[in-house]
Amino acid sequence: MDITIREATLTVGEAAERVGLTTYTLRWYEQEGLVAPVGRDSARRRRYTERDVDWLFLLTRLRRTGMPLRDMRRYAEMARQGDATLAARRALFETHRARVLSRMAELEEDLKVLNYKIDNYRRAEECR
Amino acid sequence: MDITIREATLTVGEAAERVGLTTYTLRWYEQEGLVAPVGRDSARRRRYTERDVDWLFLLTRLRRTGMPLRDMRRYAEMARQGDATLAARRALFETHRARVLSRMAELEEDLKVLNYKIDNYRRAEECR
DNA sequence: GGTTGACTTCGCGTGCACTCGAACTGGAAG
DNA sequence: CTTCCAGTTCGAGTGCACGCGAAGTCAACC
Repeated sequence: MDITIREATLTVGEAAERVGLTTYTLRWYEQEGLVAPVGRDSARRRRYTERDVDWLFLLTRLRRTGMPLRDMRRYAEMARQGDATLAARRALFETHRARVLSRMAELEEDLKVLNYKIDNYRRAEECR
Repeated sequence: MDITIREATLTVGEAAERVGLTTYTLRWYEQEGLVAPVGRDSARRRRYTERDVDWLFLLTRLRRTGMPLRDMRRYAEMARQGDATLAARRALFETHRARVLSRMAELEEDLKVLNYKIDNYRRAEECR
């Protein structure tokens, strides 16, 4: 068995590639407190662990669901405070989930409008 | 039967209220070419017809589904050109619908992440 | 006939989320 | 040792979609 514990650390560029953000954004997220200060190597270059990448991935999902950076920062702060904030973090996610669900409902409605318009155009094209 | 053809025209304020946009936005949309120049009354004040309101409503749906104003402008231009652009307009809607559908699929995925996190928090809260 | 209030145009300001340029540094390859 | 590249900090710039204040106009009401 060769279970190496060696933390495969990544550079900004590699981490950015992995999570689909730019290096600019990664540094900026850190500066904005969305990410805890990332470890550095001997040359003060950032080295991202798998845990860092997982965290960043979560951030991209929150972002994609429309969570403002302001809320992501609050969440990050809570996460840094440990288990005492578990309930609060869950509440934040539940609130956010509700928003996502109503967003999805909106999209369903909007989709109906699109379908209706497409049908209309199709008919109008036929009757020319 | 009392089918009145009288066009119930609305002021900016009323139209804004109806479609859920501000008066600022309504004027700005017009300036940006998203809306054909709106009719005016004797005092040069805008008067919105039901057709104008319907159009604005459609714009809000396109907007809400994430269509950039740039595309909405292109669409508005085509609409002003009449039947010759019917097919192009349909194509535009079909492309957009595809985007909306994949956006919805994304949200479904993101929802899974949220649910997973909420479950985890719930478990962590129990095992304290 | 004065006040009120919603309208007009114009252009500058705001918030958000990046995005980039400049000037520099440090390790690795040839 | 030079070249090269990916990294560093800092602050300024960008794109989008509005939001708003100022100064003026106009119809309606008291």
